Amino acid sequence: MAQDRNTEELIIEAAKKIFVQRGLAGARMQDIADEAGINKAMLHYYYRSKEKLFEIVFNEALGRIIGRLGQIAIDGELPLEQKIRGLVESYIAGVAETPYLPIFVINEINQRPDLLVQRMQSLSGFSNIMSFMKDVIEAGKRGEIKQVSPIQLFLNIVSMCIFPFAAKPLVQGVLQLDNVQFNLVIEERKKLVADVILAWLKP
Amino acid sequence: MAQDRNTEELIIEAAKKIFVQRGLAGARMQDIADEAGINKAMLHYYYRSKEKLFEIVFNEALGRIIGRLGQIAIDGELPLEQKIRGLVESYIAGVAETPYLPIFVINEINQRPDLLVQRMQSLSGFSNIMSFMKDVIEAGKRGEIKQVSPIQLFLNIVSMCIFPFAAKPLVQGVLQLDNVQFNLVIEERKKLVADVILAWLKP
DNA sequence: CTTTGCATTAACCAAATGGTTAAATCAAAT
DNA sequence: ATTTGATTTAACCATTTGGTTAATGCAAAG
Repeated sequence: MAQDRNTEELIIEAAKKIFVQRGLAGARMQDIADEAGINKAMLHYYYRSKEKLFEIVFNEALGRIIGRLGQIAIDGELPLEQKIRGLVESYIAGVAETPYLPIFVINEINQRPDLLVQRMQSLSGFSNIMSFMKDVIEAGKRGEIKQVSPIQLFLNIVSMCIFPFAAKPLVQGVLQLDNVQFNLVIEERKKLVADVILAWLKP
Repeated sequence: MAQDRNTEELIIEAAKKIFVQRGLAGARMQDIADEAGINKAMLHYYYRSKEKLFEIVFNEALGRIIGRLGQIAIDGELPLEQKIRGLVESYIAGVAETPYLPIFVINEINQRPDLLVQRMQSLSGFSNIMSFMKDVIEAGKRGEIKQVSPIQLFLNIVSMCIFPFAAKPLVQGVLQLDNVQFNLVIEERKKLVADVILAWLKP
């Protein structure tokens, strides 16, 4: 079950699956080895410790979540409305590809905030977010949109995009939605979330 | 350090703190015992197993989160706008009292969705949520608000109220907010989130 | 064919962990 | 004072878990 592909990659793939599913504390090295179809000792041969392996998986996940946030300011030329519509749609679509990443990242950061602090500066999306906020302030001054706190705008967008995934089982339980219905709701949100934000921003 | 108060309560208090902080997999019985200032064996004397103790803590936390959601439909006489303003304010205030509960509950449900299914029916807030949804549909038909999916309305409110807490360290890291600034942002949201929702609902 | 160096495995280890037990302590009733 | 029942403790146990090691497999270079 393990011969074909590169062993290192096999391990990372397996580690991703197990860590994201169970978290650092809940993940077992044996389970990762089983998932990869190899011996447990191989994990330590290629990646020294559970911690090291976890850091690789976590940092990639964090980059994926925050990196996506960076998309918030691309397409600098478009009017803010188009920018927001495009952002929401692509962000929801992006998160939907790996719906369990947000809760994994959020939870691990919650237990060890230092995981974030280390990587903050080096993450690409960061400066884009700042320039987006400046855009919002400028547009507000020009009267194109209502004057709002860019931080709150940012929080509102991210909340409505990510939370339904982070709380997916809770949402499905409370609202009695099967997977098909849940996906329909998500699909509808790609437009709807932007509608909500833009209605609020109307001057 | 343990004599004064009821031992059972001391244990529950300690278990709450440790479980909410580290999750089921990350919590150690010894840590709970230390936190309560008692012997580890006492945990098993009063509550048979880690699982049993966890269930008590988790169910109370779940009730607190979902129970609050039930507030969504109280004050049945008020107009929908007042209802929503009151709901958002009290919900954010409620979550702010125990900001780490959402991520705890969400994360544990994520790893064991059965935890939710068991308790769903018996949770009080549930029927209130349903009746709130009917109210929304009625108000939409009467033209008091725009006709929107009550599920989406519900998701939007809950997302904007809960997510900032669930992702608190991530939010603080990305937006460079210290605790004081974070609390100010939250305070501002008690009104702002309702503004966003009501702007969207305007017919 | 032999050597060399990486890859892989099985067996093993020490520490941690959830749980148990038998003895001791304590408070109230007799 | 003694008995009785619940409470508390220290020592112990079996299993799990992250990690190590020594031996083996194996493919390419000599």
